Amino acid sequence: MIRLLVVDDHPIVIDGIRQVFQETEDILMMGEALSAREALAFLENHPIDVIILDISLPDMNGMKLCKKILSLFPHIHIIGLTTYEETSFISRMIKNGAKGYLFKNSPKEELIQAVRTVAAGASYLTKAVNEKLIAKALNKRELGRFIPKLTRREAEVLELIVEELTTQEIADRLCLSNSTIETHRMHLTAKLGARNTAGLVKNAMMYGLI
Amino acid sequence: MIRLLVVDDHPIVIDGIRQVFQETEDILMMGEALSAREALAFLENHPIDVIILDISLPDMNGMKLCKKILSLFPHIHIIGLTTYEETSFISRMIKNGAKGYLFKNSPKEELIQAVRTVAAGASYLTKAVNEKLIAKALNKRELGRFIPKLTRREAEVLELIVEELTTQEIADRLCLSNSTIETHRMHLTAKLGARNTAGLVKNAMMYGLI
DNA sequence: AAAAAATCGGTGGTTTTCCACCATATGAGG
DNA sequence: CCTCATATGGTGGAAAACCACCGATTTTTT
Repeated sequence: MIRLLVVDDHPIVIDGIRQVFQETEDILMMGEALSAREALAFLENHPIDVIILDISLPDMNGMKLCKKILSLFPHIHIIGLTTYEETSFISRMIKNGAKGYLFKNSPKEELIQAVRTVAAGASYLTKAVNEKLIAKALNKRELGRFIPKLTRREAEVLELIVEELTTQEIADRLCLSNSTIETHRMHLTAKLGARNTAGLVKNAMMYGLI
Repeated sequence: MIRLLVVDDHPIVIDGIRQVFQETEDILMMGEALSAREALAFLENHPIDVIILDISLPDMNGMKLCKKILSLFPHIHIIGLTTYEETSFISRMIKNGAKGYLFKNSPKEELIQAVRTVAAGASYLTKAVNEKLIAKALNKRELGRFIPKLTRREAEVLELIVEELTTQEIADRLCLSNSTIETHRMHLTAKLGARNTAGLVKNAMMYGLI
């Protein structure tokens, strides 16, 4: 018997999922939570095997909550859940220990199979997620949004920026002038749609460029 | 009907896998290949849905072959296969487009489930692989293994830094002086073991603080 | 072959970050 | 009561980042 908890701030989503698991005999939806606080409170008092966890919650983002839950209850298996648009967080969610990933418009068969797979300790990534991740790895189109294509030099400079080198240090390392690195920097911030170094690094990591 | 090809230079492994799929009705093992060359030749003449691919082959390594096959036959789903020890290649294999990963000593139920899952376009990583990857991810924390504890204000400032606000803008937003934000900034860079804003953002994201 | 992008480089200046070295106040805990 | 961490604030200066506005090759794309 797999004991399931659903965490999502949209009651409609929760209802839909409950509907799905009323038909299954091996999976029992034990409860629901509309916020991170609620979820943590529930887990204090109820043993749970699998959690379906929305990425956007009112009080804490899904990544953080995922990490927190796993630090408190390491045996729990977490499946991330998002709408089709919020894909940039998937890899981070997985990094934080999520074992599965689904979109809110996934067919119910997928939901069931994902819960079963994850409960067995394996991981389950839905087809659409796979495609997104591959697109990312290939530095190609991410449906709706582009992953900026960097040139060799730009990628090189970016890597050194992330390694905390200053413009001057990068110039020395690559035997180029200060101005050249500055130019590349400008192009990078522009391509990644950032305002400054903070955004540059953030977006680079979100795009999986690091 | 799922058409399967097994690529492995050990005939014993191939025989074992054939045994497993003689019992399944929805999966048909169409052929076998003992080398990369053989595999590519086979694929020229036979339509295949799923490949179980050993990582170590005499003429080409599994990673390369995986990439090559996917470039020629993008619709094929590939499951990596290794002995328990060769785990270091898993992430690269996945990066190269493998959808699943199994160990040679996996129980036959896993084999079957993996093929079915992968054929549906989803990805399947066996429990042991998951554990290895997580262990790896945790080992990559070279910057000290404890997550620095931030104060409320620090966390707040950090979030705004990551949102690309400048010190001045943060001060305005929080109705504090410039100097105060600077102090918090210094504390943050120190706590996160960074040299500058780039490192601050990077480490914050690595620690999952964002 | 022409156009576009990438690579390299520069001047000159403004803004932001980084840092040292502080000071005050408050609240929690030994 | 005293210490420690937190939060707040300051001065002043050096270093780095940001930006505009350039020009000149080379490479890639069309």
